Amino acid sequence: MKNWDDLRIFRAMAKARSIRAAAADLKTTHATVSRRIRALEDDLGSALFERGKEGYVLTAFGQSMMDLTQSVTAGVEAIDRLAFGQDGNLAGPVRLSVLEDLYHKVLADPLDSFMRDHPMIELAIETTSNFRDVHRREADVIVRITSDPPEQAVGRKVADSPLAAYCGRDYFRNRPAVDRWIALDYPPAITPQLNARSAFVANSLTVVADALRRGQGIGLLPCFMAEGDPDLVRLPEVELISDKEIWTLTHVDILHNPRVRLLMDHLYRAFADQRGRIEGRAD
Amino acid sequence: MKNWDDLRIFRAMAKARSIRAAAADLKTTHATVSRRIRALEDDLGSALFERGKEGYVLTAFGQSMMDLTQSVTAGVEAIDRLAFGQDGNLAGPVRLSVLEDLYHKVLADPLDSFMRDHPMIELAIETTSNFRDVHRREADVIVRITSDPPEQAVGRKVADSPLAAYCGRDYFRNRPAVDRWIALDYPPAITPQLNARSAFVANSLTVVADALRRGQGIGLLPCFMAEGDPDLVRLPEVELISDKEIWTLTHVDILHNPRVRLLMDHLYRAFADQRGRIEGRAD
DNA sequence: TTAGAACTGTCCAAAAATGAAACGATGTGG
DNA sequence: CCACATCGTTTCATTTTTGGACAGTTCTAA
Repeated sequence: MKNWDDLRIFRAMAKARSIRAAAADLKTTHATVSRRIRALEDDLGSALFERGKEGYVLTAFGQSMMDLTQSVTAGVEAIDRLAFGQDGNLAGPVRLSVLEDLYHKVLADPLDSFMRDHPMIELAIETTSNFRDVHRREADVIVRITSDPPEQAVGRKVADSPLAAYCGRDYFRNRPAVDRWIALDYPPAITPQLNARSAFVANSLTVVADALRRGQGIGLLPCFMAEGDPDLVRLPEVELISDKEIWTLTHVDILHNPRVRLLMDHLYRAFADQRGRIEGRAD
Repeated sequence: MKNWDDLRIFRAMAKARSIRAAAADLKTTHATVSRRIRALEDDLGSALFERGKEGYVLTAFGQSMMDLTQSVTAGVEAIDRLAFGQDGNLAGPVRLSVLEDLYHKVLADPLDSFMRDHPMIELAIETTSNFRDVHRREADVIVRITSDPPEQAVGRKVADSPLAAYCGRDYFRNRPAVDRWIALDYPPAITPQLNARSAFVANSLTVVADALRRGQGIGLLPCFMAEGDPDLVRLPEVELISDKEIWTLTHVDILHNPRVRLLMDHLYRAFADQRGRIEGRAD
């Protein structure tokens, strides 16, 4: 193979299934991707993609190629982790992936102070609704809300994240005989035994919380979302519902990077400080 | 990692331990290698080599890197084999690796006719004294003289390669009471029971054969080297000595490439035709 | 049917990588 | 001690690659 770097382009292309999308992934232009793919096909002597009207689709050969690039990619990722873990510098980048809502409710202030304490660290916060994979080095540190214990990663469980039932303050004062139920479409969908009829469903914690604050009805939220919110009242007759756990994770290869270390420790403290509220125990 | 291709340069560099030697391997210039290595180190953030007076030596980090590049290299090699095996074209390249002496004595004529029969195949013959590894795709087809059965490769044993004792014609006519012994420094060093004293040692079959032809003494040679040579006489009192085997090998991934197929078949026929001579059985 | 969006391929100027040569440092043999 | 060879780095002109713009196509929705 003339140029190993073409495998990087090939993989992006096979995943994105379009030249433009792959180019965006690779932070380059579609012209370049088009040329590199063509060059790779010339080099290998066979077509990797079928140029149909459906866009680019892997040929059988391309599919086999894709399988074989797995070990290449795994190797490169291991190298990236090694290099990052080897980096003993305090100055430099570190990337954190965290759920948007958890960032706003729990981590915004601690991370603000983290950046003040360590101005030479370039913290990149990526808030997502999905979860990133620490193994692929898409992020260095991940705060994950999960029900499964983590597989490949290292780190700690920093809190439980139980659910409780909440409603707006005004709603609580004039509570109807039959409650309006704001359902959180959240796996697994949990419904406590209440005298209520469903009013609406949302898959976003923010949307549910907002509806509750507006007095739309009652609904479940993770405690970290609602505890301490002046506009929300917890229904005393509903017990805490055990749900997921919050883990702070990284990869063993980069655990000794001082920036990762510092960030992990800071996150541990931040969660320890707020654990009562997150777990719905203290006020 | 910004550019996966730098791993290719890194590996060549780590093996060659000198910028110029790596550049020769990579068929580029030392200036480029120097720059690419520096770029890779910048990208990874750590030094890969120690620039001592001894030349370039891997740092501990570089050593770890080298280990991790194994899976990358294995993947790329598998891809190369896949692409080559996939190639159904009759026109194109195929590379054969064969021991220099075996080429001259056994394969020169058959390969000449092979190229005449298939002018669209670009046959690259690489004669070496060492052995190439078919697994690494340094060659597509290998004719190997070995005592171990092959591990990863596929192919056939095409002949035994026993040793016999020879001398020059003139020497045979006026044979001294105590023979002069031309030793072949060939693992394992074999010495038959003869009334002889050692005259000289060479590690090259060609040199031993030449010495024998000049009447320097008697010595062992593989039959393929000596049988049919008008200037050499086989000593009738010395039995054939079983030694190594001759195998024609390729990799399973590229076995179905038509050029490989054709070449393999041609080699099988060539060895079948000359098997008697090679094994010292017929005249 | 047409307007518009999304896509790929191609052209050309700009940017980046490369090879050749010059340079300085180091080691070697006479 | 000097002449000479070897090696890695740097410089500069050249080649190659890239990014942006334009053109042509297909698909969708009005």
